[in-house]
Amino acid sequence: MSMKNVPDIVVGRLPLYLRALSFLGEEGRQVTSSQELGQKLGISPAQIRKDLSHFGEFGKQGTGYDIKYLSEQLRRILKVTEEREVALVGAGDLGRALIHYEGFAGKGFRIALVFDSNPQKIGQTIGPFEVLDSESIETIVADRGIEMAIVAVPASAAQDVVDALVRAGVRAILNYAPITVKVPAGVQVQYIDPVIHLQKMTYYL
Amino acid sequence: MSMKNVPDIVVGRLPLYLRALSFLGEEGRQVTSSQELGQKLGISPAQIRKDLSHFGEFGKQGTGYDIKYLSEQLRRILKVTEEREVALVGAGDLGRALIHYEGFAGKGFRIALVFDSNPQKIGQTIGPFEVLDSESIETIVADRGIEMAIVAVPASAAQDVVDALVRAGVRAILNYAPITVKVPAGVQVQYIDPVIHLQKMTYYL
DNA sequence: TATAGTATGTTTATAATTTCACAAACGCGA
DNA sequence: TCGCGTTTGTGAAATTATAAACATACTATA
Repeated sequence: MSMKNVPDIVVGRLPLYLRALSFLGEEGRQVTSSQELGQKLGISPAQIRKDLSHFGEFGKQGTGYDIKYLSEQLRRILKVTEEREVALVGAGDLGRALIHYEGFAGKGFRIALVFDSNPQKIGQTIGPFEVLDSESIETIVADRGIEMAIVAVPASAAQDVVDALVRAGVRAILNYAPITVKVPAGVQVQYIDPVIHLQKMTYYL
Repeated sequence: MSMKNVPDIVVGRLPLYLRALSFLGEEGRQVTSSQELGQKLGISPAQIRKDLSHFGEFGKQGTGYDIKYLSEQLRRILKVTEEREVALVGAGDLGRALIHYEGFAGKGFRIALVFDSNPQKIGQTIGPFEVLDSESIETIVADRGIEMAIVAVPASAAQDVVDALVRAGVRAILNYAPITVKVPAGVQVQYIDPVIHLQKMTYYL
């Protein structure tokens, strides 16, 4: 239960555990086991136990894990106990879909600001948001102390947007643009590109 | 250059290499090196060379890689030389965004059919598509011989949709629903869930 | 209270992945 | 043509990740 130097790959699985636990909890279940979780996720029970052991002891021998308790602990470890404000850049089709997406609720995130650079979109209202000028990212995001952002702009604009976000103090970026962006050390980037995922699969067809 | 038993993790990086090469090509570049590619992708040059070595010899010592040639080879290896028809299930906000997304063009994929189960949406026209009844997935997808699908429906409907797709002969599924689905051996699933990606990052904040 | 059945947390072993290091080969300029 | 700087492809070494195995602890039941 070191809590220090936990491998990235382990941290990366914790959200999956949390998601599976949420489902079990919604089904009214109280207790589960590494075996059941593993089966649901396609991960070996031993691996789940080992992953969790990096952070402490959460189960009870002979019984398993209390779903509510383990969920709380994972939320604490992942620091998603409170909802964080996230800035969204890009009010195109994807941006709109993200604005209307209900899956963020209760998972630790809430879109708080929406930016776009298209003069036709600036000032428009989308859902509960007024679209702000991307030029103001640096000031507004910094003022609000927002440290996470979602980038949903074309690849050609992504690096500039990321640069502005970084200057605004953002330290974690989810990038939907199909391009690897440069960020200074200490800023994290995750990528979502459907083409990459699809191409990974065609190899096996 | 075995071509057999290439690790999954290696196959998973090939699309990234291809994407980076495409950008370089669009910039008018003719030649690159494992070092340059690695720098752009945040991957070590040695790893890139080793990954490629599973499939053959594509570079020239002292020079590097011909961008056009290596791109062609990667497309061949990944089997994305022709455009494949992809069925999209779910005509909500996300489905609409995917329909209008221009990033599939030239990358090996083309959305060919759109399904939804909402009677209000069935028959509607979205872009070039008439929305078809999800009930007909099994027959229509099978008839067209489509073997890839994108699932963009709520979590509660995802497993049923996946089951129908599998019965229709689909062997590769990109799942946007935030739930791990069960599929028979031989059917691949890739997941895209922004919450998972965001939660991976908050740990480090 | 004793016993059988479970499931954890951890240690040990196995497997996979990444990095290193270097010979071989190419291009270019003198 | 020779030599220098460069870059590949690859086997060996180092690192990291996964799986197996097991002692311990808990529940339930008789």
